Amino acid sequence: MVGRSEDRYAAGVPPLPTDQSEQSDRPAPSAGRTARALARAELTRAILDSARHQLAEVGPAGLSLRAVARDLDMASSAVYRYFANRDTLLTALLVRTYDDLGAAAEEADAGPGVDPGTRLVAVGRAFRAWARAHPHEYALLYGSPVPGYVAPADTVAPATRITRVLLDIAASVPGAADRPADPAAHLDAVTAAAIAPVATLTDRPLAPESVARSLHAWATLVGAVSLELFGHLHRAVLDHDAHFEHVLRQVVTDLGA
Amino acid sequence: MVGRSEDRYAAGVPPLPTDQSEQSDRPAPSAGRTARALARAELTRAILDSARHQLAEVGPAGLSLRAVARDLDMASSAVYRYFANRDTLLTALLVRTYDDLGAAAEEADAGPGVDPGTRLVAVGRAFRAWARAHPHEYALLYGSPVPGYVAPADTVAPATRITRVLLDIAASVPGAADRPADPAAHLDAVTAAAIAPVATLTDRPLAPESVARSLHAWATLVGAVSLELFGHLHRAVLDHDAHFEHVLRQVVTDLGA
DNA sequence: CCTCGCGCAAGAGCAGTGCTCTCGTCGTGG
DNA sequence: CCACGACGAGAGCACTGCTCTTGCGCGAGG
Repeated sequence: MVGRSEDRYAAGVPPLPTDQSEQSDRPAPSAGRTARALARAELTRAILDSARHQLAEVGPAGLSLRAVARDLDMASSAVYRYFANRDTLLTALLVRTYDDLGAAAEEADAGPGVDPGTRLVAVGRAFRAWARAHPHEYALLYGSPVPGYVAPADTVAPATRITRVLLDIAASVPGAADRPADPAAHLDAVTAAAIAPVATLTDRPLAPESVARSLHAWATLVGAVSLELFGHLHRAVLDHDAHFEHVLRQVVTDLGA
Repeated sequence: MVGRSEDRYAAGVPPLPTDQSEQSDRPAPSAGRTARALARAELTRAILDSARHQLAEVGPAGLSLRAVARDLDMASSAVYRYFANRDTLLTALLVRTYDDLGAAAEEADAGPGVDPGTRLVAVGRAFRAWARAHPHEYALLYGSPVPGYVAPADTVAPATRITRVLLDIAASVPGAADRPADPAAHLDAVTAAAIAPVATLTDRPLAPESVARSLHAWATLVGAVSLELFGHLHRAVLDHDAHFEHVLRQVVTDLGA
Protein backbone atom coordinates (compact mmCIF):
# COMPACT_ATOMS: atom_id res chain seq x y z
CA MET A 1 0.00 0.00 0.00
CA VAL A 2 3.00 2.20 0.32
CA GLY A 3 4.47 3.75 -2.76
CA ARG A 4 1.21 3.47 -4.62
CA SER A 5 1.78 6.77 -6.26
CA GLU A 6 4.67 5.13 -8.01
CA ASP A 7 2.72 2.67 -10.10
CA ARG A 8 -0.57 4.53 -10.23
CA TYR A 9 0.05 5.65 -13.76
CA ALA A 10 0.84 2.17 -15.01
CA ALA A 11 -2.39 0.70 -13.65
CA GLY A 12 -4.89 -0.13 -16.38
CA VAL A 13 -3.17 1.91 -19.04
CA PRO A 14 -2.10 0.23 -22.29
CA PRO A 15 1.57 0.58 -23.30
CA LEU A 16 0.96 3.93 -25.02
CA PRO A 17 3.63 4.19 -27.73
CA THR A 18 5.85 7.16 -27.00
CA ASP A 19 5.94 8.55 -30.49
CA GLN A 20 6.85 5.78 -32.89
CA SER A 21 4.51 2.83 -33.07
CA GLU A 22 7.01 0.22 -32.00
CA GLN A 23 7.52 0.19 -28.29
CA SER A 24 6.31 -3.01 -26.73
CA ASP A 25 8.78 -4.82 -28.96
CA ARG A 26 11.39 -2.18 -28.43
CA PRO A 27 14.25 -4.56 -27.53
CA ALA A 28 13.66 -6.00 -31.05
CA PRO A 29 15.57 -9.30 -30.93
CA SER A 30 17.20 -8.73 -34.27
CA ALA A 31 20.90 -7.99 -34.20
CA GLY A 32 21.94 -8.60 -30.63
CA ARG A 33 23.88 -5.91 -28.83
CA THR A 34 23.39 -3.41 -31.65
CA ALA A 35 19.66 -3.47 -31.14
CA ARG A 36 20.13 -3.01 -27.42
CA ALA A 37 22.38 -0.04 -28.00
CA LEU A 38 19.88 1.38 -30.42
CA ALA A 39 17.06 0.98 -27.98
CA ARG A 40 19.18 2.68 -25.38
CA ALA A 41 19.90 5.61 -27.69
CA GLU A 42 16.23 5.87 -28.52
CA LEU A 43 15.16 5.90 -24.91
CA THR A 44 17.82 8.44 -24.08
CA ARG A 45 16.42 10.62 -26.81
CA ALA A 46 12.88 10.05 -25.60
CA ILE A 47 13.85 11.13 -22.10
CA LEU A 48 15.51 14.23 -23.47
CA ASP A 49 12.44 15.04 -25.55
CA SER A 50 10.14 14.63 -22.60
CA ALA A 51 12.40 16.77 -20.44
CA ARG A 52 12.41 19.37 -23.17
CA HIS A 53 8.65 19.50 -23.24
CA GLN A 54 8.47 19.68 -19.50
CA LEU A 55 11.07 22.43 -19.47
CA ALA A 56 9.00 24.41 -21.93
CA GLU A 57 5.99 24.12 -19.67
CA VAL A 58 7.23 24.52 -16.13
CA GLY A 59 10.68 26.02 -16.52
CA PRO A 60 14.10 24.82 -15.41
CA ALA A 61 13.35 24.95 -11.70
CA GLY A 62 10.26 22.82 -12.09
CA LEU A 63 11.97 20.18 -14.15
CA SER A 64 11.32 16.91 -12.41
CA LEU A 65 12.92 13.60 -13.19
CA ARG A 66 9.94 11.80 -11.75
CA ALA A 67 7.57 13.66 -14.04
CA VAL A 68 9.69 12.67 -17.02
CA ALA A 69 9.54 9.08 -15.84
CA ARG A 70 5.76 9.27 -15.52
CA ASP A 71 5.51 10.76 -18.98
CA LEU A 72 7.41 7.82 -20.41
CA ASP A 73 5.60 5.27 -18.28
CA MET A 74 8.67 4.08 -16.49
CA ALA A 75 9.85 4.02 -12.93
CA SER A 76 11.69 7.09 -11.76
CA SER A 77 14.67 5.00 -10.85
CA ALA A 78 14.95 3.71 -14.40
CA VAL A 79 15.71 7.17 -15.69
CA TYR A 80 18.93 7.10 -13.72
CA ARG A 81 20.18 4.35 -16.03
CA TYR A 82 20.35 6.99 -18.73
CA PHE A 83 21.22 10.13 -16.85
CA ALA A 84 23.26 9.87 -13.69
CA ASN A 85 21.67 12.93 -12.11
CA ARG A 86 19.49 15.88 -12.74
CA ASP A 87 22.56 17.91 -13.64
CA THR A 88 23.57 15.53 -16.39
CA LEU A 89 20.14 15.80 -17.90
CA LEU A 90 20.35 19.55 -17.54
CA THR A 91 23.65 19.64 -19.37
CA ALA A 92 22.24 17.62 -22.27
CA LEU A 93 19.29 19.96 -22.36
CA LEU A 94 21.58 22.96 -22.26
CA VAL A 95 23.66 21.75 -25.18
CA ARG A 96 20.57 20.98 -27.22
CA THR A 97 19.05 24.36 -26.47
CA TYR A 98 22.20 26.33 -27.24
CA ASP A 99 22.43 24.45 -30.50
CA ASP A 100 18.83 25.20 -31.26
CA LEU A 101 19.30 28.91 -30.72
CA GLY A 102 22.65 28.89 -32.53
CA ALA A 103 21.07 27.21 -35.52
CA ALA A 104 18.26 29.76 -35.56
CA ALA A 105 20.78 32.59 -35.52
CA GLU A 106 22.91 31.03 -38.24
CA GLU A 107 19.89 30.42 -40.39
CA ALA A 108 18.76 34.00 -40.01
CA ASP A 109 22.15 35.32 -41.02
CA ALA A 110 22.22 35.99 -44.73
CA GLY A 111 25.97 35.52 -44.71
CA PRO A 112 28.78 37.56 -46.23
CA GLY A 113 27.92 39.57 -49.27
CA VAL A 114 24.93 41.13 -47.58
CA ASP A 115 25.04 44.49 -45.84
CA PRO A 116 26.22 43.96 -42.23
CA GLY A 117 23.42 46.11 -40.86
CA THR A 118 20.81 44.01 -42.59
CA ARG A 119 22.45 40.86 -41.30
CA LEU A 120 22.57 42.17 -37.75
CA VAL A 121 18.91 43.17 -37.81
CA ALA A 122 17.93 39.75 -39.10
CA VAL A 123 19.94 37.92 -36.46
CA GLY A 124 18.69 40.23 -33.72
CA ARG A 125 15.09 39.60 -34.74
CA ALA A 126 15.73 35.89 -34.90
CA PHE A 127 17.23 35.97 -31.42
CA ARG A 128 14.23 37.74 -29.98
CA ALA A 129 11.78 35.61 -31.91
CA TRP A 130 13.43 32.44 -30.66
CA ALA A 131 13.43 33.75 -27.10
CA ARG A 132 9.77 34.66 -27.26
CA ALA A 133 8.89 31.31 -28.75
CA HIS A 134 10.88 29.46 -26.07
CA PRO A 135 10.81 31.66 -22.98
CA HIS A 136 11.73 28.92 -20.54
CA GLU A 137 14.57 27.76 -22.70
CA TYR A 138 15.77 31.33 -22.92
CA ALA A 139 15.61 31.56 -19.16
CA LEU A 140 17.61 28.37 -18.93
CA LEU A 141 20.33 29.83 -21.11
CA TYR A 142 20.45 33.47 -20.11
CA GLY A 143 18.56 33.63 -16.84
CA SER A 144 19.72 32.78 -13.37
CA PRO A 145 22.18 29.93 -13.24
CA VAL A 146 20.85 26.81 -11.57
CA PRO A 147 22.23 26.87 -8.02
CA GLY A 148 24.93 24.32 -7.44
CA TYR A 149 25.21 23.57 -11.11
CA VAL A 150 28.28 24.53 -13.09
CA ALA A 151 28.07 24.10 -16.81
CA PRO A 152 30.74 21.67 -18.02
CA ALA A 153 33.05 22.44 -20.89
CA ASP A 154 30.77 20.60 -23.34
CA THR A 155 28.35 23.48 -23.27
CA VAL A 156 30.87 26.13 -24.25
CA ALA A 157 31.04 25.36 -27.97
CA PRO A 158 27.27 25.37 -28.53
CA ALA A 159 26.93 28.45 -26.36
CA THR A 160 29.31 30.44 -28.52
CA ARG A 161 27.56 29.71 -31.79
CA ILE A 162 25.40 32.80 -31.66
CA THR A 163 28.30 34.92 -30.42
CA ARG A 164 30.28 33.72 -33.38
CA VAL A 165 27.54 34.83 -35.74
CA LEU A 166 27.66 38.32 -34.26
CA LEU A 167 31.43 38.42 -34.51
CA ASP A 168 31.30 37.30 -38.13
CA ILE A 169 28.91 40.11 -38.89
CA ALA A 170 31.13 42.60 -37.11
CA ALA A 171 34.06 41.28 -39.11
CA SER A 172 32.20 41.93 -42.33
CA VAL A 173 31.98 45.63 -41.60
CA PRO A 174 34.49 47.40 -43.87
CA GLY A 175 37.64 48.14 -41.95
CA ALA A 176 36.75 45.87 -39.05
CA ALA A 177 40.18 44.32 -39.17
CA ASP A 178 41.97 47.64 -38.86
CA ARG A 179 42.19 50.06 -36.02
CA PRO A 180 39.79 52.95 -36.49
CA ALA A 181 41.08 56.06 -38.20
CA ASP A 182 40.10 58.22 -35.26
CA PRO A 183 42.79 57.77 -32.59
CA ALA A 184 40.24 58.74 -29.94
CA ALA A 185 38.40 55.55 -30.78
CA HIS A 186 41.44 53.42 -30.05
CA LEU A 187 41.02 50.95 -27.24
CA ASP A 188 43.46 51.18 -24.37
CA ALA A 189 45.78 48.23 -23.97
CA VAL A 190 44.06 46.88 -20.86
CA THR A 191 40.61 46.74 -22.43
CA ALA A 192 42.00 45.32 -25.65
CA ALA A 193 43.75 42.58 -23.74
CA ALA A 194 40.68 41.88 -21.64
CA ILE A 195 38.54 41.00 -24.62
CA ALA A 196 41.24 39.56 -26.86
CA PRO A 197 40.20 35.91 -26.37
CA VAL A 198 36.77 36.67 -27.77
CA ALA A 199 38.29 37.38 -31.17
CA THR A 200 39.43 33.77 -31.49
CA LEU A 201 35.80 32.73 -31.93
CA THR A 202 35.87 33.92 -35.51
CA ASP A 203 38.42 33.12 -38.21
CA ARG A 204 38.16 36.54 -39.76
CA PRO A 205 40.52 39.30 -38.68
CA LEU A 206 38.97 41.63 -36.16
CA ALA A 207 40.40 44.70 -34.46
CA PRO A 208 39.80 44.84 -30.70
CA GLU A 209 37.59 47.86 -31.26
CA SER A 210 35.30 45.72 -33.38
CA VAL A 211 35.30 42.94 -30.83
CA ALA A 212 34.23 45.45 -28.21
CA ARG A 213 31.42 46.67 -30.46
CA SER A 214 30.23 43.12 -30.90
CA LEU A 215 30.18 42.49 -27.17
CA HIS A 216 28.35 45.75 -26.67
CA ALA A 217 25.75 44.71 -29.22
CA TRP A 218 25.44 41.28 -27.66
CA ALA A 219 24.97 42.71 -24.19
CA THR A 220 22.30 45.09 -25.44
CA LEU A 221 20.42 42.33 -27.21
CA VAL A 222 20.51 40.05 -24.18
CA GLY A 223 19.55 42.92 -21.90
CA ALA A 224 16.65 44.03 -24.06
CA VAL A 225 15.26 40.53 -24.48
CA SER A 226 15.76 39.70 -20.80
CA LEU A 227 14.00 42.87 -19.68
CA GLU A 228 11.12 42.13 -21.99
CA LEU A 229 10.78 38.43 -21.30
CA PHE A 230 11.34 38.62 -17.57
CA GLY A 231 8.60 41.20 -17.24
CA HIS A 232 10.58 44.29 -16.35
CA LEU A 233 9.09 46.34 -19.16
CA HIS A 234 5.74 44.72 -18.71
CA ARG A 235 3.92 47.77 -17.45
CA ALA A 236 6.21 50.38 -18.95
CA VAL A 237 6.44 49.58 -22.64
CA LEU A 238 3.32 49.17 -24.70
CA ASP A 239 4.57 47.87 -28.02
CA HIS A 240 7.54 45.61 -27.52
CA ASP A 241 7.92 44.99 -31.24
CA ALA A 242 8.35 48.67 -31.96
CA HIS A 243 10.67 49.14 -29.03
CA PHE A 244 12.89 46.25 -30.02
CA GLU A 245 13.06 47.49 -33.59
CA HIS A 246 14.31 50.77 -32.24
CA VAL A 247 16.89 49.02 -30.08
CA LEU A 248 18.00 47.13 -33.16
CA ARG A 249 18.49 50.35 -35.09
CA GLN A 250 20.61 51.71 -32.29
CA VAL A 251 22.63 48.52 -32.09
CA VAL A 252 23.30 48.64 -35.82
CA THR A 253 24.48 52.22 -35.48
CA ASP A 254 26.72 51.27 -32.59
CA LEU A 255 28.29 48.50 -34.59
CA GLY A 256 29.17 51.04 -37.24
CA ALA A 257 27.34 48.99 -39.82
CA MET B 1 9.60 8.27 16.25
CA VAL B 2 8.24 9.81 13.12
CA GLY B 3 8.90 13.44 12.38
CA ARG B 4 12.02 13.40 14.48
CA SER B 5 13.77 15.62 12.01
CA GLU B 6 11.33 18.29 13.03
CA ASP B 7 12.46 18.71 16.61
CA ARG B 8 16.01 17.48 16.22
CA TYR B 9 17.34 20.99 16.35
CA ALA B 10 15.52 21.85 19.55
CA ALA B 11 16.75 18.78 21.39
CA GLY B 12 19.44 19.61 23.92
CA VAL B 13 20.11 23.01 22.53
CA PRO B 14 19.72 26.05 24.75
CA PRO B 15 17.40 28.82 23.53
CA LEU B 16 20.18 30.45 21.50
CA PRO B 17 19.23 34.12 21.21
CA THR B 18 18.80 35.09 17.58
CA ASP B 19 20.92 38.19 17.70
CA GLN B 20 19.79 40.33 20.58
CA SER B 21 20.12 38.89 24.05
CA GLU B 22 16.44 39.03 24.93
CA GLN B 23 14.53 36.16 23.44
CA SER B 24 13.19 33.85 26.11
CA ASP B 25 11.30 36.81 27.53
CA ARG B 26 10.32 38.08 24.13
CA PRO B 27 6.58 38.45 24.82
CA ALA B 28 7.63 41.00 27.49
CA PRO B 29 4.41 41.46 29.51
CA SER B 30 4.69 45.19 29.57
CA ALA B 31 2.15 47.11 27.53
CA GLY B 32 -0.41 44.59 26.40
CA ARG B 33 -1.31 44.42 22.75
CA THR B 34 1.40 46.84 21.80
CA ALA B 35 4.05 44.47 23.03
CA ARG B 36 2.47 41.61 21.13
CA ALA B 37 2.33 43.65 17.97
CA LEU B 38 5.92 44.66 18.51
CA ALA B 39 7.02 41.11 19.04
CA ARG B 40 5.16 40.13 15.94
CA ALA B 41 6.83 42.85 13.90
CA GLU B 42 10.18 41.80 15.29
CA LEU B 43 9.70 38.17 14.43
CA THR B 44 8.47 39.09 10.98
CA ARG B 45 11.62 41.07 10.51
CA ALA B 46 13.75 38.25 11.88
CA ILE B 47 12.20 35.83 9.41
CA LEU B 48 12.85 38.24 6.59
CA ASP B 49 16.45 38.69 7.69
CA SER B 50 17.02 34.99 7.89
CA ALA B 51 15.46 34.49 4.49
CA ARG B 52 17.67 37.22 3.15
CA HIS B 53 20.78 35.51 4.44
CA GLN B 54 19.66 32.19 3.08
CA LEU B 55 18.90 33.78 -0.26
CA ALA B 56 22.38 35.21 -0.42
CA GLU B 57 23.82 31.78 0.18
CA VAL B 58 21.74 29.34 -1.81
CA GLY B 59 19.84 31.52 -4.24
CA PRO B 60 16.13 32.03 -4.82
CA ALA B 61 15.42 28.47 -5.93
CA GLY B 62 17.02 27.04 -2.81
CA LEU B 63 15.16 29.29 -0.43
CA SER B 64 13.47 27.02 2.07
CA LEU B 65 10.88 28.01 4.60
CA ARG B 66 11.89 25.09 6.77
CA ALA B 67 15.49 26.21 6.81
CA VAL B 68 14.40 29.66 7.89
CA ALA B 69 12.36 28.07 10.67
CA ARG B 70 15.35 26.00 11.77
CA ASP B 71 17.52 29.08 11.74
CA LEU B 72 15.11 30.83 14.09
CA ASP B 73 14.56 27.73 16.22
CA MET B 74 10.89 27.51 15.54
CA ALA B 75 8.61 24.98 13.95
CA SER B 76 8.21 25.27 10.23
CA SER B 77 4.48 25.61 10.62
CA ALA B 78 4.92 28.65 12.85
CA VAL B 79 6.43 30.61 10.02
CA TYR B 80 3.11 30.45 8.24
CA ARG B 81 1.66 32.63 10.97
CA TYR B 82 3.78 35.43 9.55
CA PHE B 83 3.93 34.66 5.85
CA ALA B 84 1.04 32.84 4.27
CA ASN B 85 3.13 31.57 1.37
CA ARG B 86 6.56 31.12 0.09
CA ASP B 87 5.45 33.62 -2.52
CA THR B 88 4.50 36.18 0.10
CA LEU B 89 7.91 35.85 1.64
CA LEU B 90 9.41 36.15 -1.82
CA THR B 91 7.49 39.32 -2.49
CA ALA B 92 8.69 40.89 0.73
CA LEU B 93 12.22 39.89 -0.17
CA LEU B 94 11.79 41.30 -3.65
CA VAL B 95 10.61 44.65 -2.37
CA ARG B 96 13.45 44.83 0.11
CA THR B 97 16.02 43.93 -2.53
CA TYR B 98 14.71 46.36 -5.13
CA ASP B 99 14.83 49.06 -2.49
CA ASP B 100 18.35 48.09 -1.56
CA LEU B 101 19.53 48.35 -5.14
CA GLY B 102 17.52 51.51 -5.74
CA ALA B 103 19.07 53.14 -2.71
CA ALA B 104 22.54 52.17 -3.90
CA ALA B 105 21.87 53.72 -7.27
CA GLU B 106 20.40 56.88 -5.80
CA GLU B 107 23.31 57.23 -3.45
CA ALA B 108 25.80 56.84 -6.27
CA ASP B 109 24.07 59.51 -8.31
CA ALA B 110 25.67 62.87 -7.68
CA GLY B 111 22.44 64.56 -8.65
CA PRO B 112 21.72 67.50 -10.92
CA GLY B 113 24.48 69.99 -11.38
CA VAL B 114 27.01 67.32 -12.21
CA ASP B 115 27.87 66.30 -15.73
CA PRO B 116 25.38 63.66 -16.90
CA GLY B 117 28.14 61.44 -18.22
CA THR B 118 29.84 61.40 -14.85
CA ARG B 119 26.56 60.62 -13.14
CA LEU B 120 25.81 57.79 -15.52
CA VAL B 121 29.23 56.25 -15.03
CA ALA B 122 28.86 56.42 -11.28
CA VAL B 123 25.41 54.83 -11.31
CA GLY B 124 26.53 52.18 -13.77
CA ARG B 125 29.47 51.28 -11.58
CA ALA B 126 27.26 51.20 -8.52
CA PHE B 127 24.82 48.93 -10.30
CA ARG B 128 27.54 46.47 -11.25
CA ALA B 129 29.17 46.69 -7.83
CA TRP B 130 25.90 45.96 -6.09
CA ALA B 131 25.21 43.07 -8.44
CA ARG B 132 28.64 41.56 -7.83
CA ALA B 133 28.28 41.97 -4.10
CA HIS B 134 24.83 40.36 -4.11
CA PRO B 135 24.82 37.94 -7.02
CA HIS B 136 21.88 35.90 -5.80
CA GLU B 137 19.83 38.97 -5.11
CA TYR B 138 20.67 40.21 -8.57
CA ALA B 139 19.53 36.89 -9.98
CA LEU B 140 16.32 37.24 -8.01
CA LEU B 141 15.64 40.63 -9.54
CA TYR B 142 16.91 40.30 -13.09
CA GLY B 143 17.32 36.58 -13.63
CA SER B 144 14.72 34.01 -14.50
CA PRO B 145 11.34 34.71 -12.97
CA VAL B 146 10.30 32.19 -10.35
CA PRO B 147 7.91 29.80 -12.11
CA GLY B 148 4.32 30.24 -11.07
CA TYR B 149 5.09 33.46 -9.27
CA VAL B 150 3.84 36.76 -10.56
CA ALA B 151 5.15 39.84 -8.84
CA PRO B 152 2.31 41.83 -7.30
CA ALA B 153 1.86 45.54 -7.84
CA ASP B 154 3.71 46.31 -4.59
CA THR B 155 6.99 45.50 -6.24
CA VAL B 156 6.59 47.89 -9.13
CA ALA B 157 7.45 51.09 -7.29
CA PRO B 158 10.67 49.79 -5.72
CA ALA B 159 11.63 48.15 -9.00
CA THR B 160 11.45 51.41 -10.87
CA ARG B 161 13.70 53.32 -8.52
CA ILE B 162 16.87 52.59 -10.46
CA THR B 163 15.10 53.19 -13.78
CA ARG B 164 14.01 56.54 -12.47
CA VAL B 165 17.60 57.44 -11.64
CA LEU B 166 18.63 56.66 -15.21
CA LEU B 167 15.75 58.70 -16.59
CA ASP B 168 16.65 61.62 -14.36
CA ILE B 169 20.16 61.52 -15.67
CA ALA B 170 18.92 61.39 -19.24
CA ALA B 171 16.69 64.35 -18.50
CA SER B 172 19.66 66.33 -17.30
CA VAL B 173 21.33 66.09 -20.68
CA PRO B 174 20.99 69.48 -22.36
CA GLY B 175 18.13 69.41 -24.82
CA ALA B 176 16.69 66.17 -23.49
CA ALA B 177 13.24 67.69 -23.36
CA ASP B 178 13.28 68.74 -26.99
CA ARG B 179 13.20 66.73 -30.15
CA PRO B 180 16.68 66.39 -31.63
CA ALA B 181 17.74 68.91 -34.22
CA ASP B 182 18.49 66.20 -36.74
CA PRO B 183 15.16 65.08 -38.22
CA ALA B 184 16.69 61.71 -39.02
CA ALA B 185 16.96 61.11 -35.29
CA HIS B 186 13.25 61.63 -34.80
CA LEU B 187 11.40 58.65 -33.44
CA ASP B 188 8.52 57.38 -35.48
CA ALA B 189 5.12 57.73 -33.90
CA VAL B 190 4.72 54.03 -33.15
CA THR B 191 7.97 53.73 -31.24
CA ALA B 192 7.36 56.99 -29.43
CA ALA B 193 3.96 55.79 -28.34
CA ALA B 194 5.33 52.42 -27.32
CA ILE B 195 7.71 53.88 -24.77
CA ALA B 196 5.67 56.90 -23.75
CA PRO B 197 4.57 55.49 -20.35
CA VAL B 198 8.18 55.18 -19.28
CA ALA B 199 8.56 58.94 -19.31
CA THR B 200 6.04 59.26 -16.50
CA LEU B 201 8.59 57.79 -14.11
CA THR B 202 10.41 61.08 -13.98
CA ASP B 203 8.99 64.52 -13.31
CA ARG B 204 11.38 66.21 -15.66
CA PRO B 205 10.40 66.75 -19.27
CA LEU B 206 11.85 64.15 -21.58
CA ALA B 207 11.55 63.78 -25.33
CA PRO B 208 10.74 60.26 -26.51
CA GLU B 209 14.14 60.10 -28.14
CA SER B 210 15.73 60.55 -24.71
CA VAL B 211 13.47 57.95 -23.17
CA ALA B 212 14.58 55.53 -25.85
CA ARG B 213 18.20 56.30 -25.13
CA SER B 214 17.63 55.61 -21.45
CA LEU B 215 16.00 52.28 -22.14
CA HIS B 216 18.85 51.43 -24.46
CA ALA B 217 21.37 52.26 -21.77
CA TRP B 218 19.41 50.30 -19.18
CA ALA B 219 19.20 47.25 -21.42
CA THR B 220 22.92 47.39 -22.09
CA LEU B 221 23.76 47.64 -18.41
CA VAL B 222 21.49 44.75 -17.48
CA GLY B 223 22.81 42.70 -20.39
CA ALA B 224 26.44 43.35 -19.57
CA VAL B 225 26.03 42.58 -15.88
CA SER B 226 23.91 39.51 -16.57
CA LEU B 227 26.39 38.12 -19.05
CA GLU B 228 29.21 38.67 -16.58
CA LEU B 229 27.45 37.40 -13.48
CA PHE B 230 25.74 34.46 -15.11
CA GLY B 231 29.03 33.21 -16.45
CA HIS B 232 28.61 33.82 -20.16
CA LEU B 233 31.79 35.81 -20.45
CA HIS B 234 33.54 33.59 -17.98
CA ARG B 235 35.99 32.03 -20.42
CA ALA B 236 35.97 34.79 -22.99
CA VAL B 237 36.76 37.98 -21.15
CA LEU B 238 39.80 38.24 -18.95
CA ASP B 239 39.38 41.54 -17.18
CA HIS B 240 35.73 42.23 -16.47
CA ASP B 241 36.50 45.55 -14.83
CA ALA B 242 38.17 46.88 -17.94
CA HIS B 243 35.46 45.50 -20.16
CA PHE B 244 32.68 47.03 -18.13
CA GLU B 245 34.42 50.37 -18.07
CA HIS B 246 34.50 50.24 -21.84
CA VAL B 247 30.81 49.36 -21.98
CA LEU B 248 30.14 52.31 -19.71
CA ARG B 249 31.99 54.64 -22.04
CA GLN B 250 29.91 53.42 -24.94
CA VAL B 251 26.72 53.77 -22.96
CA VAL B 252 27.60 57.34 -22.07
CA THR B 253 28.24 58.10 -25.72
CA ASP B 254 24.94 56.54 -26.69
CA LEU B 255 23.09 58.65 -24.18
CA GLY B 256 24.56 61.72 -25.82
CA ALA B 257 25.98 62.77 -22.52
C1' DC C 1 19.84 -27.34 -25.72
C1' DC C 2 20.42 -25.64 -21.25
C1' DT C 3 22.23 -22.44 -18.02
C1' DC C 4 24.75 -18.56 -16.65
C1' DG C 5 25.51 -13.68 -16.53
C1' DC C 6 24.59 -9.08 -17.67
C1' DG C 7 21.65 -5.11 -18.61
C1' DC C 8 17.66 -3.29 -17.31
C1' DA C 9 13.31 -1.87 -14.91
C1' DA C 10 10.80 -1.73 -10.73
C1' DG C 11 9.91 -1.00 -6.00
C1' DA C 12 10.98 0.46 -1.49
C1' DG C 13 13.07 3.70 1.13
C1' DC C 14 15.61 8.06 2.86
C1' DA C 15 15.90 12.86 3.51
C1' DG C 16 14.20 16.87 2.17
C1' DT C 17 10.46 20.30 0.47
C1' DG C 18 5.78 23.39 0.81
C1' DC C 19 1.72 23.42 3.08
C1' DT C 20 -2.43 22.08 6.19
C1' DC C 21 -4.72 20.76 10.21
C1' DT C 22 -5.21 19.94 14.99
C1' DC C 23 -4.12 20.48 19.60
C1' DG C 24 -2.22 22.49 23.84
C1' DT C 25 -0.81 26.78 26.00
C1' DC C 26 -0.73 31.31 27.48
C1' DG C 27 -1.94 36.05 27.89
C1' DT C 28 -5.49 39.51 27.55
C1' DG C 29 -10.06 41.79 27.35
C1' DG C 30 -14.77 41.51 28.75
C1' DC D 1 -12.55 34.94 36.65
C1' DC D 2 -13.23 32.99 32.47
C1' DA D 3 -13.55 32.60 27.68
C1' DC D 4 -11.50 33.89 23.49
C1' DG D 5 -8.01 34.45 20.35
C1' DA D 6 -3.26 34.46 19.02
C1' DC D 7 0.41 31.47 18.79
C1' DG D 8 3.83 27.48 18.67
C1' DA D 9 4.43 22.67 18.04
C1' DG D 10 3.74 18.40 15.96
C1' DA D 11 1.89 15.15 12.79
C1' DG D 12 0.80 14.31 8.26
C1' DC D 13 0.13 14.66 2.98
C1' DA D 14 1.97 14.89 -1.51
C1' DC D 15 5.79 15.81 -3.80
C1' DT D 16 10.97 15.99 -4.96
C1' DG D 17 16.04 13.84 -6.08
C1' DC D 18 18.51 9.95 -5.35
C1' DT D 19 20.06 5.09 -3.73
C1' DC D 20 19.81 0.28 -2.96
C1' DT D 21 18.02 -4.24 -3.68
C1' DT D 22 15.38 -7.39 -6.09
C1' DG D 23 13.91 -9.86 -9.92
C1' DC D 24 13.07 -10.45 -14.86
C1' DG D 25 14.42 -11.42 -19.63
C1' DC D 26 17.52 -11.76 -23.18
C1' DG D 27 21.82 -13.23 -25.58
C1' DA D 28 25.91 -15.92 -25.26
C1' DG D 29 28.90 -19.70 -23.68
C1' DG D 30 29.42 -24.49 -22.44
